[in-house]
Amino acid sequence: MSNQNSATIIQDLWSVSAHISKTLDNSLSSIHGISLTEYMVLDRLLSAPNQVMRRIDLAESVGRTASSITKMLAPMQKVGLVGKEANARDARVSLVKITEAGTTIAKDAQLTVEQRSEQLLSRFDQHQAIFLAAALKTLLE
Amino acid sequence: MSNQNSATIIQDLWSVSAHISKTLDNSLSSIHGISLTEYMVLDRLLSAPNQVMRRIDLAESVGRTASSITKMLAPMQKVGLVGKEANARDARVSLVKITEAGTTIAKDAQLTVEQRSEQLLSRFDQHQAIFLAAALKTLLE
DNA sequence: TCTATATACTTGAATGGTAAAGTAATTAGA
DNA sequence: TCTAATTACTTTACCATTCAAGTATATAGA
Repeated sequence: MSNQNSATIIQDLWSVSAHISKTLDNSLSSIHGISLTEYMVLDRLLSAPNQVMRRIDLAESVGRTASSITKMLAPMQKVGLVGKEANARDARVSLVKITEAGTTIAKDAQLTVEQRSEQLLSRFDQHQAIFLAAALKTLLE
Repeated sequence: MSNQNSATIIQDLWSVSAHISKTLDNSLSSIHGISLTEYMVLDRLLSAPNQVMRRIDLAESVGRTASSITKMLAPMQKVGLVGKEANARDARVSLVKITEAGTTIAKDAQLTVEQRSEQLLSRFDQHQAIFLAAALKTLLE
């Protein structure tokens, strides 16, 4: 594999991802009134045990800093998508819990993300999709 | 292909790309003192006919707005990586030309991008790389 | 030729992110 | 049991980017 090819693949990967982010962000904000990052937060909370997570784990999980999570959670809490809970054993941690309203929005948003994702991948057949999925998993290890 | 899988693939694509951006940006800024976006600008200019481009085409090419290009080009010009030229036929356009200093840095930076890209893709064999390249091209159409 | 519209760019306000420093609570070690 | 180091979080100052509005030039059509 030549140098040139590697750089081109990486470049294309980046372009594809930029396009995807824009597409999803537009859909989510126009349909559900949440940003892509907010969606990711809600999505993680939905699948967390008891629908509760520490802010730090949330940050790690969506690829942001703790600082970023602190800031974005404030308005989400104000609007009632998430709530705050204390941890009995460790007074430093502030647990984030998704609310009922948040759950409803998150589940609806999951549907549109799934639809958009299918559209984005619609050019692939089953076999190609499986290969792509495997390739991405490899890159994530 | 199930809904779940599509959303997961898209999610992984995004994660991979975020990791790549961070890796490249770190290398470029520590080794060459330029950001990833600045690199992209210089890279496009290198391969442009006569090493000159209109700001609008530059923006389109690196996936940013014209406004963003205006702002990021100011310091690059101050530092002497790029220069400004007028277009004889159209007084609205302001052409961007890469300087000699810019060319040197850009070519060096290309080498490190190629190295890092190879590292990032090192888990793949020739066949897998070709498949991935093709898959990405498909998604870009 | 005049006028309307489109194009290329710049500017200013707002957004969303980071890094670094600060605070409070926890844990580990002499 | 003190003390030092670590962890979880917040705050501040900053940076990159966008959108919307503004300016200047070019083009198209009556």
